[in-house]
Amino acid sequence: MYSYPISDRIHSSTGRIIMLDRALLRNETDRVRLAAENKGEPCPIDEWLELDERRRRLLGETEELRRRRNELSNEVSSLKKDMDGDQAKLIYNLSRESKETGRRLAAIEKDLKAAETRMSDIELYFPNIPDPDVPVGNDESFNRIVKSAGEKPSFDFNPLPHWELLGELLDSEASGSITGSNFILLRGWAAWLQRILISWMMDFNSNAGMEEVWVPFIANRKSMTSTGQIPKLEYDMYHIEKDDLFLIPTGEVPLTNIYSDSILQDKDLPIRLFGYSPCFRREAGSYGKDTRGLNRVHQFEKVEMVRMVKPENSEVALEEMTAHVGEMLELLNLPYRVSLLATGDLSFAASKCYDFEVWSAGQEKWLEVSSVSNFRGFQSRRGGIRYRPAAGGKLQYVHTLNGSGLALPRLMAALIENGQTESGRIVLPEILAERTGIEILG
RNA sequence: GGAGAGGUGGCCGAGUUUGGCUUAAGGCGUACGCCUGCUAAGCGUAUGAGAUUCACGUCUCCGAGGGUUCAAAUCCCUCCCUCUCCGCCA
Repeated sequence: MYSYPISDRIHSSTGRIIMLDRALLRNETDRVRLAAENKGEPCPIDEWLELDERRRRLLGETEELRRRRNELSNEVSSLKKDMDGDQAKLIYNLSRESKETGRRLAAIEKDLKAAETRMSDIELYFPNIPDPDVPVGNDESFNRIVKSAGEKPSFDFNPLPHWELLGELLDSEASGSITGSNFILLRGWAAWLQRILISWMMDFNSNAGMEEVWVPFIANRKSMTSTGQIPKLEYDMYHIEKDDLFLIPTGEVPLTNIYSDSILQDKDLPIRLFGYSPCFRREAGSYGKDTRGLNRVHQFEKVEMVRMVKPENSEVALEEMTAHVGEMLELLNLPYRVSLLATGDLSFAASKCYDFEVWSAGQEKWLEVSSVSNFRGFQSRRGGIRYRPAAGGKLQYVHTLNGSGLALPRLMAALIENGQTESGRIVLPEILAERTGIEILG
């Protein structure tokens, strides 16, 4: 038996936060169980089923008592209207029964509430269900490479890793004394290159018709729960205890939560957003692995894209976003490959995800620079993001997607390593050279 | 940080003084229909969400939580958020 902490500080103005459809939990228990198993997540379905039954029983009882109490109150009300003296006793008796009903009600409601709270807490721990075409496997070795593009550069000298090429422009002594290890401080042309890249990516996304958004870089507990960082990744985030706020680990959090607890109109969809943000990750437990240079750091810069679409359109949207990211990498002239993540590598909230890795010639390594995911109704359920279908009928949860376009430090690493000359200077890709009028750095 | 004003359905907005036909008025929007030889306008009808139930139905929801009461959008307490002004400050 696992223990699932009580999340008493989470509220939703549209009701309790729920995750998978309750009907799904009830009726397709095996599917839910299998999904969790394939993702390597615990699955508290048995306890949930018990609570569900208990809740429904208690709910029936409270409703009957409430109905009776309403009835009694209405009788009192109508008697009082033309009171003639004889009725005082009658009113007294009705009041007594009503009061007694209230007492019984309170007792049952207490149990009901306990069951509901526990249920909602547990529901936060069910991972999203992978799409049927996601490879089943418990780690990244089961990922399937679905695309490779571009040529790895060849050199007639021994190419260096980016940290050697950057030299003192990557001033870890300074960032270390300002903050601590694995934070970046860039100087000179390295800082310049980062700024140019952000600005180019922003323009590229803007020209693709997305709406540009500038977001807060700190988010509250409820937002973090909606997008799925809490509860699983709570301790991978930087937390501001005094205000119970978190530094965002990805721009996905603010961008997706823009529409929390909203009802969108059919004509508003699809919503296509992008925005810049720094991303903060504690990376607890990852020391010693890939930590040199820009490969793994606690704060990195990213331009993030978020889409909200009708459920029937999310699969196409995922492919479109994937193509868009590929286009960016091609324009930057970076060799890349795309992997369809296996169940065990798929994040808690995602139902399907493509990872983009670029080739970094100095380290001779593939570096992940983007991750494009479909969350289907997982985040919109948690966050309460619905829309009214034009055809009428019940409100529907939108499907949410997001993708990096793109994440910076590793992109920088690859550009620097792939563009290096024997003398240690850096040739910029054409698209950036045209934009800035600068062809070579260093 | 201080003072004030607020938070009601997809949106706007009445209701809070005086608790009870509030089953939340009215408007906008939306859908359908009528009328108009196009459009606009006009007229009519419908239209909150959620839970539960085979169904009829029942119950819940007026920022969140608690309290008073036979009965709470309405009274009391705590908290959250938004706006305006002041203070501080990049």
